[in-house]
Amino acid sequence: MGRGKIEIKKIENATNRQVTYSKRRNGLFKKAQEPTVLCDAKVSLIMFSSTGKFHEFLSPNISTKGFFDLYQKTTGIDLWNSHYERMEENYRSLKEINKKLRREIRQRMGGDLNELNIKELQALEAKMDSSLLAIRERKYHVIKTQTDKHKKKVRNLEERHANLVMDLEAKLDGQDGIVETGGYYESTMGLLPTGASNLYALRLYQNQQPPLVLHHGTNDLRLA
Amino acid sequence: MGRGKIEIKKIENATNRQVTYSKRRNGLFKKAQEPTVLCDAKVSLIMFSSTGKFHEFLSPNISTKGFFDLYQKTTGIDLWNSHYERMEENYRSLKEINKKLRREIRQRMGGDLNELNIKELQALEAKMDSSLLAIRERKYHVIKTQTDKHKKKVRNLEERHANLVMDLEAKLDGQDGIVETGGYYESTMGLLPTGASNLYALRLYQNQQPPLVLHHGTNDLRLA
DNA sequence: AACTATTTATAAGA
DNA sequence: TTCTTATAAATAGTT
Repeated sequence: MGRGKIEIKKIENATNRQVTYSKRRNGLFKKAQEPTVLCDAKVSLIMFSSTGKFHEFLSPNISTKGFFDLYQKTTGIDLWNSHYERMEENYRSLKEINKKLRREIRQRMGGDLNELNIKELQALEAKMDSSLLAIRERKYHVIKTQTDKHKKKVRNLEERHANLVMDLEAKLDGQDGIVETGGYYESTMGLLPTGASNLYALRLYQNQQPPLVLHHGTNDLRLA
Repeated sequence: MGRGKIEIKKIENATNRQVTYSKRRNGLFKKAQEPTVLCDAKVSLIMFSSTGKFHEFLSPNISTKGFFDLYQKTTGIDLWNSHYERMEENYRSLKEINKKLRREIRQRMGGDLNELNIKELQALEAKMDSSLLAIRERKYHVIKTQTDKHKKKVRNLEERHANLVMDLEAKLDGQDGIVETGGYYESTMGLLPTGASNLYALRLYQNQQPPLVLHHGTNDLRLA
């Protein structure tokens, strides 16, 4: 319908194609609208151009959502319901599991016990007992590991102190009178097991880590 | 476009309306298909007649679902996504909570302890300890309640036995020689604390419940 | 965007 | 429904 007949195949000239799209779109929309009046029909027409531009015609008095609900109801074709329903199913089962987990925790915390009979209570008690044992063992293991690690650190520290003290004493022997802190140095002697002063301990660990506070005679290390 | 020009308003004659609908539908579908070839466009055309009959045209190489995903992406119009996404969000968070609950249970069961430091282990131990206490208390309570209940039952039973025995003895005194089981009756005397025989106990509880087996000297009732 | 020759769609009738 | 056909409507190529 035009000056010449055209073959129905892709129009290669892009401008031409765009013009034809625009003209035909208008014609199509007009032709889509007319049956809604003439024949009381419901029509949904959606178009995307090759450049991605979107145009839509929809019968009056119906929403796109309503139209698609109708579509699904009529065709039985399922656009997303199966996915949606599977998800809802998963959600429900997850919720159920969650409820059970919470209940188990509550019972393990000593709540909700009224529902249990003696056998169940005894079983729970036994489980808790063995769990507690495992936790205690793990706790002692961790404490032991930490303590050993710190003991080693302390030994290393003490060694370095001892070396420093020896170096210092050697220097003091050679250059008498130069060191002014001698008095303080002497007054703090003996507070640490090796006899090294806190002053040097502090200097040694400045900008590294706070000095350790040791409680001799126990393995208990107070950790920050 | 026909033998005569028509006004665009509802066709009152139903047959006529149906015919027009059918003709125009064909024309519309043809016109909807052409741009998909000529202009490389994507087209979705869905029609419902006034009688609810459904017809659809969809561009080749795209599904209805794909078309609507494109529709929503392009328009930003949300047919069901907000509901869907909210659900997905809930689902994810529930899954996360579930994971944490499982982890807590595992730890309370004595597993997954490597991730915990001493403080956490000590806290867990304390919690478990107090929980265990609660469970034990509950267990003892249940046992006590059960035992008391059964003790009461037993007392009642014994009382009824005693009355029966008294009745029987009264009858035996009055009608000597009628009762044939006398020997057996006497031979089992003394096995129950009241002196009532097992025979009577069994008869009394037939079709009601199995007789109780008592372990004197302990509160431990073996429950089925 | 408008024009218009021509094709295409379709209303009415069969 | 489908076919026919006169006629209305759409539009291809042009301006």
